[in-house]
Amino acid sequence: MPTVSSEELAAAAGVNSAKLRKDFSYLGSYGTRGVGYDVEYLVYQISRELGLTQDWPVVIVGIGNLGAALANYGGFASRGFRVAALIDADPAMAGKPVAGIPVQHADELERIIQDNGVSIGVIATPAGAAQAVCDRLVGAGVTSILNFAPTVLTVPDGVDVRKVDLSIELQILAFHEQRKAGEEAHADGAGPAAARRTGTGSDASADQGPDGDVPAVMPA
Amino acid sequence: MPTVSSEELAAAAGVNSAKLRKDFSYLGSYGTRGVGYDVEYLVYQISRELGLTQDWPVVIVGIGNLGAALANYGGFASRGFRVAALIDADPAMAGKPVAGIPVQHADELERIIQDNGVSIGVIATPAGAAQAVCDRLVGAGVTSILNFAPTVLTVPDGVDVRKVDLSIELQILAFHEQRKAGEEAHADGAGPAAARRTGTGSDASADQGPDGDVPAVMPA
DNA sequence: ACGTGTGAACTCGTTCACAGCC
DNA sequence: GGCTGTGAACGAGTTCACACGT
Repeated sequence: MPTVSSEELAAAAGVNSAKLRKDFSYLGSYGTRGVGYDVEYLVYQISRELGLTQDWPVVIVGIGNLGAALANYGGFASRGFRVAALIDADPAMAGKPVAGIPVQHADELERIIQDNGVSIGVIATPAGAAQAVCDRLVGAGVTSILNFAPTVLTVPDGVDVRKVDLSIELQILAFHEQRKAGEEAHADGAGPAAARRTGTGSDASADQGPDGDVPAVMPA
Repeated sequence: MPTVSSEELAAAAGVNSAKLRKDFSYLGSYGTRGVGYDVEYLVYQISRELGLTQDWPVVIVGIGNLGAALANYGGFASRGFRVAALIDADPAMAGKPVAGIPVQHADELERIIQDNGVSIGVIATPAGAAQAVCDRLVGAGVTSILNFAPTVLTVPDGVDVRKVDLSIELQILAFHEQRKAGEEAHADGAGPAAARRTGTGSDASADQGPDGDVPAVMPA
């Protein structure tokens, strides 16, 4: 299929076709009226706009379970990310290969960042070490930080931080789960295990993902 | 400090005080006019509404690096989650303790779910195994699934799925990073390492987190 | 006097609907 | 005829502003 219409894409993505067209229009006029969008060209343009065609060297600091999991994660390469280095404070880790990349000691942090022109750092250390690591990353020139440690980081202006809290997604599921259970039996003491499988609770939103559908506070 | 005003809370959270009051009002009228909100009472009411006061037994399937990282993650207990069991398909893992909990073989999955009244399952398996695990979890009575595998899962109505893609957060950082770099030098060939530290790029949004600020497509 | 709770005004993103081009 | 691109209509969610309770 060399070409695709906004209607088809919208159906596949589960959104309105007008919204899709309007969004695409911000990138420029890449469609052809009466025909649709050229798939290859469209993919390229979106990839470019999103930064997928660039090579982003990334360092991961803190090679515990989570750091190792990230180093092994396959999805990075296809999105333009390259794990430039793994860094850990434990001297015993130094030289040990994880996911085929040798772990380097934290002393080398500044040199590694500068040698590789790294602008994105991932923090997977314990909470206590996160701010210090963050400060060193920023000092060495990193301007974007992905933080897995359960701490809010303080950074100077111009540096982006995104915090990933693995338990927040669970929280959201539990919130919905609670609503499912409390649909009829509003007895407050009933544990979540009590009323499982509440028929066909047709949950309108079928999208899987962190955006949308976040449980702000809802009417009782 | 036994009591707090919406103004103080709003300042701390970085939001508008009216929005905060309106949100709270959906839970009921827990404030006192002329005084503010009783901190302890407010915390309890919000905790209850969010499901933090309940005990949510959770199983983690797939005890690789990521599964182990999740099992070790400290933030669960304080939010009402209890890791009821760790499950892996590898017989060699069976009985091995991870984070103090012995890993059980996948054969036991249905029994474990039912014995513990588990309604939330976490999938940290390779992509290839995810759908099969998901089907078994759902068959055993699980109605909420947190999926770390890079696959979109198909589930029956009434089951919630949330997909966590660890590379998407990096993607978002890279997107912003690209905009920082391209602010003046619009030369397309210039790598991301070229123009680091673009002065004081006053990034208005200071919030760290997956909600808000997601890069939909923006005007060129 | 102070701060909540909430109708009313407003803002911004989505959806409609159609003119314009292939 | 079909489908894009986009101004105009719409609506959800946020902010304003003030009446009311303490």
